[in-house]
Amino acid sequence: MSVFRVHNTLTRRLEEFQPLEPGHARLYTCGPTVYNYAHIGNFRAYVFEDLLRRWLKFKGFRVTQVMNLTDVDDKTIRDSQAAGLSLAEFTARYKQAFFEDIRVLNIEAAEHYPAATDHIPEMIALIQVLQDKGYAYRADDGSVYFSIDRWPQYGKLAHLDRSGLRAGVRVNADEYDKENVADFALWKAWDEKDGDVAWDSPWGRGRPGWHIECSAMSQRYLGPSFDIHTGGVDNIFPHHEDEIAQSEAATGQPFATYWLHCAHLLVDGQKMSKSRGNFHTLRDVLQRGYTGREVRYELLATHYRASLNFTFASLDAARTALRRVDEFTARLADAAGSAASAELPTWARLAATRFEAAMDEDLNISAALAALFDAIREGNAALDARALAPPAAAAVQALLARWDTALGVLAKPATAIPADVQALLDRRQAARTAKDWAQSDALRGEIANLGWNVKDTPKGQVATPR
RNA sequence: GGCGCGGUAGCCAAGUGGUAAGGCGAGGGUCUGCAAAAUCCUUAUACAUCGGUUCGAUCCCGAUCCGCGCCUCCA
Repeated sequence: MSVFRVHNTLTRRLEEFQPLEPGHARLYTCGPTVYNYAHIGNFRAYVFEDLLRRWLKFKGFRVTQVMNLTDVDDKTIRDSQAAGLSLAEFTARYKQAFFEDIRVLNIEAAEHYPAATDHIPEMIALIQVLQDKGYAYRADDGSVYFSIDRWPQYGKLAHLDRSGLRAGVRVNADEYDKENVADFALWKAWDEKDGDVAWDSPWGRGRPGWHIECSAMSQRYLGPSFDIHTGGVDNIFPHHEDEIAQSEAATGQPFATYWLHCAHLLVDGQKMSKSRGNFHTLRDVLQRGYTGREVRYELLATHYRASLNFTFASLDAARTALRRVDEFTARLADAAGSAASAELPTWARLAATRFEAAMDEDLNISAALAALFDAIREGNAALDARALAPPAAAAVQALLARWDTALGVLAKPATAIPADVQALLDRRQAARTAKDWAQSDALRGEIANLGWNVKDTPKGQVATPR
C-alpha cells in the first residue's frame, strides 16, 4: 500500500501524511458563516474536505473532524437585524439549511460542529492567556488586539514578509488605536451597530474577533496540536495566519501539521458575484433540475488545488458521465447475480492499483477517475464478449463499492416510481404484449411528460427519471 | 508594488527528460417494432511565445505575453 502524500501550504511541497497519534487523523475544517444559503463555491470546499476525510478513512485512519459554524460576525449581525430576528433565531435557520445541503451533496457528517456562540468562555480564556503572556493588548475603546510585532514567526503560512503588509484599504477608521495596522482583533468592544449582540468579558461588553473562534474550538475538541487544517485559499491570509499566531503564542506548541487549501470556483470563468449575475446557491442549481449527486461530481472532478470553472455545460457533461457509471453498475449487477465475489479480473486489479496510487498523490482525482472509466470500458467490453463470470462481476461490483466509500458519487440513489407513472407503465406493457406499437409510443410520450424516460430492454421496460 | 497559481486537442482535464491519461462532444458499427438509451471502435499535425541546458523538453532554467487569486474578517 502506498503512502498518502498531501500538499502542505506551510512548506509548499508534497509531504507524507503522518498523524501525531498513530492511526488517528484529526482535522479542523473551516465551515460556513451561517448568514445565508451557502453557494456552490462554499460547497466546493466542503466537498473537498469530505473527499479528504473519506480518503483518510479509505487508508485506514480513524478520523476526527471538527467543522465550525460561524454564527456571530459582522454579516450575521447585520442580516439578522435586517430580518428583524434575534441572532440565534436567524442563524438557526441557516444552520439547518446547511445541514440539509450537505446531505444533498452526500457529504459525511463531521464528528463535531461547534458553533462560535457556544464557546465564548473558551475564547475569553484564550484571549486572557494571550494577554497574560504579553501577546495581546487592550486598546482605548475596550477592544483587544494581537500584536504581531511580538510574534516573529508571523507570516510563515502565507509567506508574507511583514514589510509586504501594506495598510489595507479596508481597515476601519475606528481601529486607529492599534499599535500596528496589521494587528488583528481578538475581542471587539461593543458598538451600537451590534445591537443586543454582546457578551461580558474582562475587557467589557463586546464580541469575539473572527479568528479566535477557530483557535479556541480546535483546542477544545482536538487539543493544542492536531494534524490537518483546511479551508479555501482565501483563508490563508489573514485567517489562518492569525489562527497560527494566536494558538501557538498561547500554547507554546505547534498548531496544525498540515495545511490544505482548495482553490476557488469560478463561474463562466469569473469570480462569482451577485452583481455579475453568476452567483449560484446549491438550491438555485437544484431548482434547475440538477441533482445533488451531479453537483457533487462536478465539484469533485477537478483537483482541489486547481481553480474550477463551473458552467452548466460541464454540469451536463457530469450528468452524462454519471449515466455511464449507472449503466455499467446495472449491467454488472445483472451479470453478478447472487454470486459470491472472487478474484478480480486483471484489468480491474490494475485499475484498483492506479486508483489508489492516484488518490495517494495529493488526491489526484482526475487520474483516479481515469482509472475508473478505463475499468468501465474494459468491463463493458468483457460483458459484451460474455467474458465476465458472475464471481468476477461480483468482485468488480465490490471494487466499485469500495471506491465509492471515497468518492461518494458512484451509487445512484434509488428513486421510487410514482403511482401515476407506474400505472402508465402497466398500460404500456399491456399494449406491448398486444404489439400495439402506436399505443405503446403514445404512452411513452405521456410518461415522458411526467419526467420519466422509458427504454425497452430484453428484460422489459425500464423507467428512469428525466 | 509584494506573494502565489495557471495557460495541454471543439470544451473540461491528468501527466511525463525520450513525441501525451480520462471525461464531454463528434463520426462509424452493433443492438432495437420504432425510438431513446447503451455499448464498441474511431477521432484530432493538443502541451502560450521566445531563448537556454541536454543526445533529446510539453516536462528543467530564464525572459515575454495572457488569465486568475491573495495582500485584514470572501470557501
